[in-house]
Amino acid sequence: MSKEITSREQDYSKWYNDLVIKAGLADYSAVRGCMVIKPYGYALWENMQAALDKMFKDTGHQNAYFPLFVPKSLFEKEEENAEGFAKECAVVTHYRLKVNEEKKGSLMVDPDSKLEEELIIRPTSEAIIWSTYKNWIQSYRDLPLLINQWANVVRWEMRTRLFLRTAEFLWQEGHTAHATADEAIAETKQMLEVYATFAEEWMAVPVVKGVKTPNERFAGAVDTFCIEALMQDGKALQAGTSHFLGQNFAKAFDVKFSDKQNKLDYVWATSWGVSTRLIGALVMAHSDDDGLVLPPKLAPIQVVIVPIYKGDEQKAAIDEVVNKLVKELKAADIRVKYDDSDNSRPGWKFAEYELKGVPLRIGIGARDIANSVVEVARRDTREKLTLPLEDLAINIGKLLHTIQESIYNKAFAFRETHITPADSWEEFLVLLETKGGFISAHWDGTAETEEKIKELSKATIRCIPLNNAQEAGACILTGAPSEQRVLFARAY
RNA sequence: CGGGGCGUAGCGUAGCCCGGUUAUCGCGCCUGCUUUGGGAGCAGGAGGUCGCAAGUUCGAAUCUUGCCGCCCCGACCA
Repeated sequence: MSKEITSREQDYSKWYNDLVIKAGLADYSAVRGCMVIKPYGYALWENMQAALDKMFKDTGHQNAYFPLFVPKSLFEKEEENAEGFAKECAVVTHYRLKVNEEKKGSLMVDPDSKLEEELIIRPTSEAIIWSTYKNWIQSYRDLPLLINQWANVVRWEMRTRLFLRTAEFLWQEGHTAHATADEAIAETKQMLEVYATFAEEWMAVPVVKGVKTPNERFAGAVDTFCIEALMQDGKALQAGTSHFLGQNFAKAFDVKFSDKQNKLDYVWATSWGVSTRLIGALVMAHSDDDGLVLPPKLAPIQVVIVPIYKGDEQKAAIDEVVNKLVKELKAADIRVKYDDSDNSRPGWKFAEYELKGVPLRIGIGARDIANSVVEVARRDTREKLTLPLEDLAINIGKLLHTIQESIYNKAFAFRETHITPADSWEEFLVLLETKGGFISAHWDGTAETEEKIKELSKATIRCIPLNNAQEAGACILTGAPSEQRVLFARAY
């Protein structure tokens, strides 16, 4: 019908775009490279935010908000960071428009409003935050400083994709300051764990935790840890990063504290973030050719109830049963929608909620009421079962739990069968072309080889997994000795 | 920035090569009736600066030139 979705097999990236648009997650906007997040997509983001925010608070963090604009002089203080982002920064140079006298009805930049100093629109907030932390930190008693902010950032990407890479996106960025390196490293790893837990338990997306190579490291970081997810097309997606920043920013912004012995030292820093890109990960990890498949824990609507009736009398009888059921479900903290709109018929609604990835659908008609049952349909497996009205809320709760586990297990099984060892360059290339996924291979540890492999195969080193098994071997490309395998993949 | 594609109603499109009444069709929308267990049927109706601008012409969605925008592929990407 009008909502045909391109199949994954036919064109995976078109399938993705179709889903995002047709399921109502987002829309293209009048601004190149920017998208509108629609209510359904935003509801998904709010659910992610709520879960993450609680995890941040539970680990001792507080939220704050810092400015969108970063004066250029501050931005450039941490040199590596500044250079890393320089190519993708939007810059504000003027603060006023005026009427264009030469062309009626149009405005022009007022040349008299040139700023003394340009303002960078934050691509990330280390600079503005560390210039502030300087004033907040004097003593070890001020540490650790554990702050997170929910914000938008702008990175002027050449090529964009809905949710996966847009010029402006929403994210959270944690910025912490510590008295010791060990403590900062512990924080970095703790937040990586938080992200991994969120991805696996809430999004039902299994991830590999690892360390980035120097090449792939965040500009200005000493170490970048990441979680890497695998999409259904065999491409990897970086789903979150946590950075140990050492004393780089403290030195750049002169942030020192007195320790217990009244000795001055620079503080140790971390930063960590996840973005609306996670929505893209969610879509690509679970969905099928009929639409989204959302994990119950994040789905804006967990259960939709569709009435099937002839005439007002039947409708009234159904309403009575459903209203009671809705109350029970809500009491059990289940997000339920009763769609009794008369605009569309049941069949249309079935397809629509499947497109939107609602985990469970309850169908209820006169026949069911007579038998005190309902029809329950699972989005993930397409199974339909008949359940008694009695104790339905309890059973629905259990089913939602089952679905959450089931889609995780499915994604996990896919991931496990798509980590493939390769021991020769030929094998490496064939695997990339035919199977995709992560390829576990030896690497000689040099940036040159990493670059060369990327150039020849389009695959990058996604990470060196944490607690990686040490194993002597020979580099896949150069044959030079190697102590461990690393994970390669083509990536988003 | 290079290569490709597209721009006609809210969405998807035909017409364009070869200029000529009132711009095609489907979905959606509005009204009414019948319907409702997998994207309903019938009848009636509303909705258009044919991306923008200039040009050629008696006449331009159609031809010419310029511009704008978006999508896809590549280069780029904590």
